[in-house]
Amino acid sequence: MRSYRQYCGLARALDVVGDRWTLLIVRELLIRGSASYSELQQGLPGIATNLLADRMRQLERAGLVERAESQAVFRLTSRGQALEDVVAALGRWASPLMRESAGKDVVRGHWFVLPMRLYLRDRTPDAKPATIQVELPDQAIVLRTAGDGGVTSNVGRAAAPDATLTGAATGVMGLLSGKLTLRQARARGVKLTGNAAALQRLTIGA
Amino acid sequence: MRSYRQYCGLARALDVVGDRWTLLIVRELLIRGSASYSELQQGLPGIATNLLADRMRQLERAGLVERAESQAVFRLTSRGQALEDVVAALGRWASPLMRESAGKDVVRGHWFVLPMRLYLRDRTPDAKPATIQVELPDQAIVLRTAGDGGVTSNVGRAAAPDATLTGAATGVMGLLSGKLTLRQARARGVKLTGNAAALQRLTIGA
DNA sequence: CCGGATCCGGGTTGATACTG
DNA sequence: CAGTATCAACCCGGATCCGG
Repeated sequence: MRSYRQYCGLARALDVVGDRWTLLIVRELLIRGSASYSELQQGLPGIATNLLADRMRQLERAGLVERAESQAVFRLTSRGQALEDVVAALGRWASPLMRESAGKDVVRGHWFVLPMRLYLRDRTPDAKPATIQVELPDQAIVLRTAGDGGVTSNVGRAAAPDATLTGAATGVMGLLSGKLTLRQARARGVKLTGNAAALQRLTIGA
Repeated sequence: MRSYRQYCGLARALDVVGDRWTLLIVRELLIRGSASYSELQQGLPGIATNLLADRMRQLERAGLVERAESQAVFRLTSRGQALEDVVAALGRWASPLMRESAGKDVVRGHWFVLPMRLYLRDRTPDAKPATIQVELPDQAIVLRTAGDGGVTSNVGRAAAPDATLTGAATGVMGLLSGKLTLRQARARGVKLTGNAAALQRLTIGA
């Protein structure tokens, strides 16, 4: 993108991350930690391959992204990770927009990792840490109580989760957010195995 | 802009505010409260007139901007004002980028209103409220202690300020942020009249 | 002068085909 | 798998024009 050429923080930030697709690429790396070119493409339905290549070059030059040891794998630098606050602010602002259902929009299970990170809280941080495995149709996610009242959220599978939640994203998210009871969630095809108490520790926070 | 068509909060937020110029228009309205078409043009050097008209229509349709009684004046709706958190997050992230000086970038005094709002704190919130008039070369700004430890910042002039600070943006900002002493700021052309104690209440906060 | 609308050249994006 | 090459369509910036 052309620079705005304004001595203003917002304008300079947008000079770096204001291009189409750029913040969505950052989202993918925030979710996954690191990702290969084709993993990025998978998580960014609709992006043209030349644009992805372009953007990765720009992000690398800007110092937000670097290549991991395995060269063909990208990851955020600390400067890039600092964008999590920006992505979180946009995500919070967007939450009213998510009440309108997916409609024809593409859905990818791993996109729910960031909202979970942002909104889930642990009611009993002093209790023994708990791990919950979430199995969405196309993605496995691990939730872990962090000990400080927060909950970490990442793609992947845990060795011995305290509980496992299986189902479609809307049902699982409804249950986790407290908008659905376990009974209602089950009616929407959500299955819970393991220790239900681990689930009840979780709540929606600021 | 074309929609990303992704059921993801970030993507839906960017569908609304991800267009070029859109967030800078929001910045202008956050700073000024309300503004006419030509005031917006003045605060957005480089924007093409057709783009500004386009963007204002989009923002109005999206419910972020409305016209004031005087029809020809725009202002943010509450939904639009809620973007202040997003703009603040981007501004914080950009602060390392502002260490590189303006160079050939355009500077407008009123752009400093938002950083002041974001960073300035009142050391003695229980003392009697204080008002400081800032006179930048092209813009007058009023700082007022808010009573809760914060400081409000707006364009305009106060009736009877406790102190007045006159000079170039860099010098004034350096003094307010504590990076320059009064002595150093004076050497850079900053002039202080009135009660210097009002100034010493201010400090840089989180 | 204000608040735009219109037109045009150039740059960016998106879709697809292709390559080491 | 990880991109490059190509090309049409679209968007942006700048200039000009116009009605109140």
